[in-house]
Amino acid sequence: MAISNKTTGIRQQREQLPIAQGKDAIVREISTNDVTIVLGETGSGKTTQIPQYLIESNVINGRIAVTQPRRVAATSLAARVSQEQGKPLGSLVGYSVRFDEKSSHATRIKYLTDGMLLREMMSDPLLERYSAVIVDEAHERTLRTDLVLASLKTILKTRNGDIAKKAGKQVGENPLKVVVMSATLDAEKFSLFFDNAKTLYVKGRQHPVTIYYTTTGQTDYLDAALRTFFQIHLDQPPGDVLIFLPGQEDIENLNSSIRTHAARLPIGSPDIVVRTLYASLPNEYQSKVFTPAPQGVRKCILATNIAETSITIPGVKYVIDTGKHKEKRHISAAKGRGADALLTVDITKSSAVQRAGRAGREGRGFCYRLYTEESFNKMPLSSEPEILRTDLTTALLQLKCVGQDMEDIDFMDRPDDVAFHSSLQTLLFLGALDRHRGLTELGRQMAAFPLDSEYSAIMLASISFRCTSEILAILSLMSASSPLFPDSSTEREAASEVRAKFGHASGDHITWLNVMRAYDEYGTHSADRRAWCRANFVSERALRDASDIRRQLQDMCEKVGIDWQVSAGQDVAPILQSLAKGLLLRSALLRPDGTYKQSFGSLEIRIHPGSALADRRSPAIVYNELVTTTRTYARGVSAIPKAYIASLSIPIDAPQTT
DNA sequence: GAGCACTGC
Repeated sequence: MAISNKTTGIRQQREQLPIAQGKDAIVREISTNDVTIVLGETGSGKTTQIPQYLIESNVINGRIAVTQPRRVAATSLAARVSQEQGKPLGSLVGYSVRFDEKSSHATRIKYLTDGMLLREMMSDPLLERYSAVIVDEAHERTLRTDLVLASLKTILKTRNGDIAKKAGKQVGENPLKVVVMSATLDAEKFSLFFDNAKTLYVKGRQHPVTIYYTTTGQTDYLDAALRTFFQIHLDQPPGDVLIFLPGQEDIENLNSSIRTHAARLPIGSPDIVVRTLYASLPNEYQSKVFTPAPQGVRKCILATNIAETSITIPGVKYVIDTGKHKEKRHISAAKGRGADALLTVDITKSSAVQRAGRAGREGRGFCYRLYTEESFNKMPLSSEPEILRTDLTTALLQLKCVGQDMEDIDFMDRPDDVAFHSSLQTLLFLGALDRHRGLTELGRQMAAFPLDSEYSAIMLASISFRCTSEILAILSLMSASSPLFPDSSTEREAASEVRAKFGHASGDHITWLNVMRAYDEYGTHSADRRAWCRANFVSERALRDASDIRRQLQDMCEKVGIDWQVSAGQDVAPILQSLAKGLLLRSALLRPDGTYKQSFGSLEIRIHPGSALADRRSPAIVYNELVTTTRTYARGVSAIPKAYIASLSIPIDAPQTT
């Protein structure tokens, strides 16, 4: 067959990428080293090209895994690379993300989320099905990226290093190549972690972006953003404007003030169309940001961090950066024992660079930073790695299952002993570990489910309480990425009135179950379901998400021989007993003044006013989470008999020093 | 009596 124009076009495009000039050097370095660090700016083509180079030059004869922090990245990269190879997606090039996989035995390059690679390690602890693992976007330092990096270091020792030699295996029998890819900030840390691994630099292709700073500090970033936007709009050439804001509330406020001001512009001024973008916005509204504005109209996009990495909007020439974002912070007590707060805080340098870069994707761009150059210089380089900020319980259990012990593992940044200890205590309490920190059979079963450890414990408890069907519905909603009852401040009273029919005296968990049951019975027609959700003030996204999760959990149950159809009927006691099994560390007891005190902690908490239990006094409760706003509130609350708490012996030791 | 940044299995 003659080479089509399309194929030659693609080849030309590949050859014109900045990385193409370095191809031979990259291939040579990777073939001679176990670990290679590639530092490449955005637009270099490293993620799409390097895997192809390794296959085309026969440096790698087996399979290559390329990890990504986000699902959309994994699927869209796979689509592009398989197109470049001129093969259908899922043959030579494939992907694997939760709920979706396109790969086959023929797949040589597989793009997958780092969470998916960790899952694969459960059945293949040395990742022997891969000859190379490429960890992309390593600079983001997500929890899962850090777990992958730490695991790879251990795996390398076994497959390539001393341990392989000692075992009498010929080194090189099935050696592993590791490539770590990162943006240019935080360079040598990866190299140091992998014993001074060779570092390659790849030029990017980004248009220049002019940065402007304010001369004085801004106290009101919304007002500053408003004024800056109209300055651009009235004085600067056409081009869309992207404004980074911390959250939905700011976005809505700025949206209305821009519209108000736009209406007062002199006749003859160009028109403005405002679009908003944040994760909890329904998809049909999110996709509106991609519609180009008509000729002569300027589009203004008000977005959260979602536009920093996850969603790329074409046509943006101007970026306004407020320098703020929201961050979940754990306050009071060890991780997982205290409360979380969502705070608006300053961004980091790498975040500021990333935001500015959004203006230079198609041509010369401009970034207006609503802070001084001095404050930029004072920003930390990048945010603290997630592994130092987050609860480690599930991560510890997963690593245990692949034969890696916390004590032996080398992390890029090692969490402190307090964090380890509280997670170990939780695992001990849930019965996943024994007193010698050994993995129990229960722990192994828990890790098999794609759920937080506490939720896995609930799931397994439901077998003996004979209510797995109900528990799967509840856990799926608890694991869904959006809340079932979104808080719409404008329709709060109407919403709570309509939702009351789902309410159950025992609390929120059974209330959610009632909603899921009603949704299940409603039918499968998507337009009907959407209307039903809207009429009942429940989140369709939460229910759709939960349905996907439940289906996955049902499949896993079938695989391991658990009958997920077992139902407790109308009896709620077994459901609450199962919940208590996993949530007892998140329980609290009523005090005479109507507030509650943690059973395993000292915080004074209140039931969140949006809860089904808000107006009741229950002697004992369990909750999903503690959030601190004006006060510390328990959300996702159910009343349990006080005896459940009293009767449990807690096998928790005092903290030990190691 | 109330305020949900962003990911992932």
